[in-house]
Amino acid sequence: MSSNEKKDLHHYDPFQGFNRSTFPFFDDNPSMYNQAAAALTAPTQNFQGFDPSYMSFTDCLHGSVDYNSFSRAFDISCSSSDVVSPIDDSNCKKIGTADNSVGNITENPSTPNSSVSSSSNEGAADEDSSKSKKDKQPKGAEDADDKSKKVNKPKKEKRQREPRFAFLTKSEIDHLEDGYRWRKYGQKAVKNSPYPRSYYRCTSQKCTVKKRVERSFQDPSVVITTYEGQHNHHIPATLRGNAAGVLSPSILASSASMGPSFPHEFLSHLLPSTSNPGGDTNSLHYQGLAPHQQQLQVPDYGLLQDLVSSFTRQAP
DNA sequence: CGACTTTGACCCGCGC
DNA sequence: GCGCGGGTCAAAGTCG
Repeated sequence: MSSNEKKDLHHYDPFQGFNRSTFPFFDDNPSMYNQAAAALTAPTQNFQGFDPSYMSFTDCLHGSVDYNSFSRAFDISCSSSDVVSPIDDSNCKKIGTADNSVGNITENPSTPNSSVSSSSNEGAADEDSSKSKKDKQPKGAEDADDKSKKVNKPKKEKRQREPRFAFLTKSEIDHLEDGYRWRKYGQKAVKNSPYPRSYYRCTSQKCTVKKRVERSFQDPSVVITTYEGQHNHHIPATLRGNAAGVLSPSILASSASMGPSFPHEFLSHLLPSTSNPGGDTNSLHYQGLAPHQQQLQVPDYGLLQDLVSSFTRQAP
């Protein structure tokens, strides 16, 4: 009965089958996704001998962590998120089709310095969007022209994407308040998922940051928010609610110019130590969040470990 | 009236 | 070359 199945999905009890409900999530990375999915259904297992109950997240990841660099690198808020995964879509998809393995989780190597990516990245994003707008304006009437215009693009250089970072958030609300203002510009049905994916763009002028929000079909209580790009402005002062108060000061204080940062920095920034100095590392609680957004749980350490080590390995 | 959402159509890249 | 899926656009609708 398909209707029943659907019903089940919507009435899914996230705590029924497992204890840990949040995991590193790699968009466009099937194997990682499967791993996470597997973890979702493999409740109390300890991965790779880690004992999640006793090992703190910080312990797990500790190393040279510069929190400032994180906040520099991500002018995004991570108020209600627990795990973040850098996603290099351009690499995963374009360079690495061959590369479906977990190993393709790479720190975006091109972003920081290559002129192609940094200048054309934002530029491309900007130009591209404005260009495509123009291209699209004359619909129908100038079909032929339209085509030639499209071919006319400066170069057929592959569209570069900003590095992406996915947050998994246990929340009933799809679009979580994160301090910035977003405008929804699209929604698509996701293949193999009953839940649609929504596309948002930062409403601030000249800010090209986008985010995608979707619900995990494995665990409908988990919202997957994928950020693309970095804000070049501060959080709007006039925000409804107290979203700004949710954010950690170091994040709020972050500046506008930055490049991607290593995931362990990112991860570390989200560790209980910043949000939950008390020490209960099994559940993350974020100040200022509504109760329904607070049900975050510690991600699977094994996966995280894998994650971090694969980054470390692949870092240039 | 401006800001925002909805939604169908379109574009593009990728795999077959 | 074709089909599919993800991503984006933009007109129309909604809301405050």
